Amino acid sequence: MQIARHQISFLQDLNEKQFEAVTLDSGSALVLAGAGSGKTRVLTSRISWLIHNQIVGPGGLLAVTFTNKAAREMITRITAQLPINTRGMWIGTFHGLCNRFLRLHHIDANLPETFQILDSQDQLSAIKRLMRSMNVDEDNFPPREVQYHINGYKEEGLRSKVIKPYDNHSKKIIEIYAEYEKQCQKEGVVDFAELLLRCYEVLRDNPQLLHHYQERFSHLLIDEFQDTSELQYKWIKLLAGDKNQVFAVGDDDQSIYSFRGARVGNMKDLQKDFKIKDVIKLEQNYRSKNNILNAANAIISNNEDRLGKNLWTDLGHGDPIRQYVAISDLDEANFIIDEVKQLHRSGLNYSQIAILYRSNAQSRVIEHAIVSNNIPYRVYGGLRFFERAEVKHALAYLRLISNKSDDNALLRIINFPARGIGSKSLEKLQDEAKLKNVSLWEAANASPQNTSNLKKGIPYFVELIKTIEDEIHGLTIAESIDIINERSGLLQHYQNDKDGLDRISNLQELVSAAVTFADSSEIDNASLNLVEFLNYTSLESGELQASSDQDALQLMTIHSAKGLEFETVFITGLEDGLCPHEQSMSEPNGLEEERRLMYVAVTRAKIKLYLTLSQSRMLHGQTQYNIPSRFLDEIPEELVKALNTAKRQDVLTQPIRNFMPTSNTSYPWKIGTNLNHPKFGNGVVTGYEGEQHDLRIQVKFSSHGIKWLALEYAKLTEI
DNA sequence: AAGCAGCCAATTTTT
DNA sequence: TTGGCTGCTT
Repeated sequence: MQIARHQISFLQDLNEKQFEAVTLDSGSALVLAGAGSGKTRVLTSRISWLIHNQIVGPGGLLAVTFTNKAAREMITRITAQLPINTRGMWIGTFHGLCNRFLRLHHIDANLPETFQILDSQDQLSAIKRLMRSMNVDEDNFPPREVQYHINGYKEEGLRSKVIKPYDNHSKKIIEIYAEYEKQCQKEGVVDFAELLLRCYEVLRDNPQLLHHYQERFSHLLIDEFQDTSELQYKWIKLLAGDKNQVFAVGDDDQSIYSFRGARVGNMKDLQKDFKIKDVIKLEQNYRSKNNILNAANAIISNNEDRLGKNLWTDLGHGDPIRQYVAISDLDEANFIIDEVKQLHRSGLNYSQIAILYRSNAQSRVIEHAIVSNNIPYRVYGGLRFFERAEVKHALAYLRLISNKSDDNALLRIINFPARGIGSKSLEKLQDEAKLKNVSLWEAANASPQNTSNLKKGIPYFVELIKTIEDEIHGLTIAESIDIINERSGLLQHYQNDKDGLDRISNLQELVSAAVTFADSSEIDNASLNLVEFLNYTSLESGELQASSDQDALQLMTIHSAKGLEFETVFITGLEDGLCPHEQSMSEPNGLEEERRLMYVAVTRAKIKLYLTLSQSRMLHGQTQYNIPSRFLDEIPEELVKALNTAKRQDVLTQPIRNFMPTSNTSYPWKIGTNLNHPKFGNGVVTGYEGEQHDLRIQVKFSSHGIKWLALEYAKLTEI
């Protein structure tokens, strides 16, 4: 097709490969989009292209992302490119779209129109409650593990009745899964994975419905395809049928979510299943200086199983990567803050600087250093707005009123704020409900009337809910929440609480959130509107509420940094055991995934990259000695500038257990020194025992664990 | 029924 | 070290 490129604004400045992807004529495509290669731009321009050329109408395409943020971003960009109304277009997250589908077809899905969504917390408490009623031993079957398995099965598209147990343990889990399915069905709630699975099953089992949607969506576009699960891929295949076009964008090197069901293999399967001959590779990077890219390329080239690509840039080499070896985690944090202060003085905004770490526990020391230096900062991760206990409490009142079978919601609030309903009366209530096979609400409602004037007990609770229900009838959601905050006693409870101020302001913020929601809603029906709002609070974590516009230093895990970019990036804690993380080693392909994580981290940086590590750090209340991350060795030396030479701590300044130095013994290496052993490889000195000729040295090896070696015989060399 | 001391475990996370 | 949970005391 001959294209007048210059006439269409959104095609201008696309590079050759991007242009090829955007204007692809027919057939399905897999776009291998490296970090910073303009992935989102290609995806949105593709949509604009399809609509602009009338290849498909806005209603005939479906675009899926993983996060609400990505979906919003996509909609914003399309709106900027085309004069169309994006409302009503099927652009959203997997969960958001499936939710929409299930609301439309709730009868086929065998769900109440007002079904509620359980977030992971809710799901866990539902599972715990179920397991207690089944008398399952929680030591043998930790609820978290059961939850993990149930979600795992669902992500694979498996129902309890089709799973074959392989031992007694798995048999029990499948049994719990089966009961859990029943319980959710009875209570009219669905968890996140259920949204997808139920949607998939409805389509699969209703040929007419499937046909309708297959006819409708001739173009399916998928973002972050490397993160799709087995079920998500099956869903896409089902909708695609044998003639619709799939346009998938992803990067196998940035697949870092296999622990939650992501299956990189979907990329190869897509090529095969959709007969894609040529993968379009976007390899020009518009983000990072070449030194940074070269380091990233070098690191990732150590992975075996790749589709293969090599990023390049014409942005110049830039500064060398800086490496700092700290003595302690505190020293590491102080170094970072000193550098940050200097960068800020030279004109860089705090918000353009990110400090990345592998696990959340590492942020504490850094935060401490930041606070004592009075630098504004923001930590990502942790509890989101709608996940906060007080917010969930207020919402639970609303949920119970909207769906009386929601036992989860009832249990959350029946005795919060405390109104004298303890475990005894609760147990009784649950037994009664089970006996009559009714919801907890019905059981509570059937109990005798509130005779006393005491603001206590189950009858009082029932009365309270009914009063609130009456009172909010016909009111807006915001007004309703306002009344709930007051009547439930939540506000009062937190007023008496010594650090309840934040919680009270969150309850008030929830009212504002409802106002904002109402302003953007198109639905007039009040009760459906309430359901929509409750969905919104489950599907949308509430990042919007938490953001402030202050210029702040950015702290986050490497995982949460994916998709973001910063002028300057500090990757911290680059030690074996932390990054790569010790626990990942026992997972299949664990090391490769950790390496991808490192790759993601490095490619976040635009101009400056710092790599920091420490010889010792406090973790789980104990001092640990780690050796430098093996990933550091994978970066070509000429790209890196060492900012210091490692200084060793005095062996005596760090007393460790079982180690009592004596005056007549000499210790050849200080604790924390890196050594090499011909058989065990690299390790770090962690202790000594014995004296003189019986002196034994304790070494922690990266691949062989902790060993005690007789110093006289062990062939150790310092590295 | 509620509050507190003691025990245990401890990546990564969006929806 | 921290947080979450259990079980004991008040």
